Amino acid sequence: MSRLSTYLLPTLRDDPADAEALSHRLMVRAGLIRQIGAGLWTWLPAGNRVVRKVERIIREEMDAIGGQEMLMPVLQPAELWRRSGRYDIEELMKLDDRKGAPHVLAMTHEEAVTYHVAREVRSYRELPMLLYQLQVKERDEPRPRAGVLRTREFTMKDAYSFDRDEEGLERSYEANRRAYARIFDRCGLRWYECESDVGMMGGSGAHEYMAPCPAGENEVALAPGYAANVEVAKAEPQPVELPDPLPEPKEVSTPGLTTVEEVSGALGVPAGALIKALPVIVDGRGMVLVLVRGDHRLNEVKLRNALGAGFRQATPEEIAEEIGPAGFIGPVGADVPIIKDAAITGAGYACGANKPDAHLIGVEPGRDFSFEELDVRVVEAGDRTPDGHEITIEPAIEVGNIFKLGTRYSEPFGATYLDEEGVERPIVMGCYGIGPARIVAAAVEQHADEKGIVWPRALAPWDVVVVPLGKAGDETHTEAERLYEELASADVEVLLDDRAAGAGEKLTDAELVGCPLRVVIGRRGLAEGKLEAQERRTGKEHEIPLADAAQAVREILAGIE
RNA sequence: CGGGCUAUGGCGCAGUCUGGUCAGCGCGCUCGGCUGGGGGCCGAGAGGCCGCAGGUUCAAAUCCUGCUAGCCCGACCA
Repeated sequence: MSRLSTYLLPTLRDDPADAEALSHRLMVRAGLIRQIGAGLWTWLPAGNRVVRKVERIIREEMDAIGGQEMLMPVLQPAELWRRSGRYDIEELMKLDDRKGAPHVLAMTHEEAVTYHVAREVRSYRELPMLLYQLQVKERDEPRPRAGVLRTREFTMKDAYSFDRDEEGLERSYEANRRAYARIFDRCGLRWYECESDVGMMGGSGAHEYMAPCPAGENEVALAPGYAANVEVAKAEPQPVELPDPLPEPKEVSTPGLTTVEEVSGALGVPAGALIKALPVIVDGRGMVLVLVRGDHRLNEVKLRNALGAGFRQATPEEIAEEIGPAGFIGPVGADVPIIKDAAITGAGYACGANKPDAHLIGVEPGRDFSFEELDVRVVEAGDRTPDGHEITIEPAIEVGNIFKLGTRYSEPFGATYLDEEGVERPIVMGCYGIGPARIVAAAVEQHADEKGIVWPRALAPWDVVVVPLGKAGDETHTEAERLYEELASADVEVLLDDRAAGAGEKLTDAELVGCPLRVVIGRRGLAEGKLEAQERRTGKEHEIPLADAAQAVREILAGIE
């Protein structure tokens, strides 16, 4: 029963002072969520209804591809995480029980699920298998932010596939991709499946599901037929006009000019005609000089993946010792390995001369220095895909990800099976995550207008809000009560605003909360035997007969997505 | 973890620089009445160890020290 007079739906007239992101502001104002600590949020009843709708869609689609729902504990013995080598992750919440035994609060459930499968599954006949759960995850985030977008505790749908071999994994992976497409479509999101970084965990492939919206923390490079996280995006660079080449590099005086802007300005060349030299210290390998075009930025994820090792920026002291004065570093004459970004092509570049207050012009890679060529730059808006489409870059929320784990967990946990020949083999795994809270936030961001939330029908806390405008006990309330009962008994999800509040307050709240259809019952309409229904998204108004109101409402709803 | 900001009734804020007539405003809430199609009006109320702990002072929301919590930017994000 959803009667607003006694329902915990605390709407706010003003934005909360500490909220910036649109979804954060609206979800708090519409009474969906409240904060209890940094990155710790309570779903109030209306918000909980929305989350449950998302979860239901997820369950239906996971079940449809053969997923088996289970539930694993959040509190786990540290031993499991020691075995996988993940115990030392900083974000992992650690605690001891009363006996002093170390435990963790799980941030995902690879360890737990693999532990079980290792003990219970023995034969190729039992595979493939897809297990999933909707369970809380705990992460000691360094910086929770934007309401429900990045929290320390959140529910995740995490699924794990178990296959005999890579081919099987491929099939499982594809099945999950199809399920994800249906899930995000049904939730009414605008979304992209992106190539993503496989991260330090290795693995043979990964996709992220990105919902573009202003509050997004990730950046996605988009073009017709192309979508990739900028962390891994590749593209054709925009051309740059290089000065005429010289037969050999020539030193020019650039006193005190250390930035790309200063040097390109002084030389009268575009920033892209400079070579930016970035000295880094690679784990176990010492200093390497990385070169990118002056108008480009180094992509640290790409570089790390290309190196197969971590790295850090060199300190000015290290740079001075190995190459020259920071601010005037260049590849010519530098006695360290050089990695040149693939966007540096042609000749006539300017770069640091490795001595104070001097740069070189007319530099030509290959002729003037040797290098290893890699793609290590950040793709920029305006770059093009290989088939010539211009790339745009949009912020996006990561609402899901899928990942080919391989045997990363099955090996340490001894999750093996016997194949047809009786040979013991490691099970090949994949994992598949979705954050329902992020779906909700993304839906709010993507569909809101200046009046408030505009829910996609599939996520709306209620389909209809019935709003009597008169005072309690008058005919607008009796008619509203009657319609409410009729709709409820016809399984329409309906909210009745039976509060003793003014018309303005009720109408404003209805818009803020954003149910797809609002039915207003006022004396004016009742006099003519009519009610007014208005669609939230389009603002389209319907006059409906009082006599047949419930049926009319259901017909209008049928046309709303 | 670096940088910035904030903490005063349920919410949004003023007051802090310049210590004392400083416990204030708007909204909300309670009671009574009016109004009843866009947060309306009148009247009467309730509600606060001014984030916490020390210190300075005759006197601290206000000055000093320490701490805690939250927000934003960055780093990080298996």
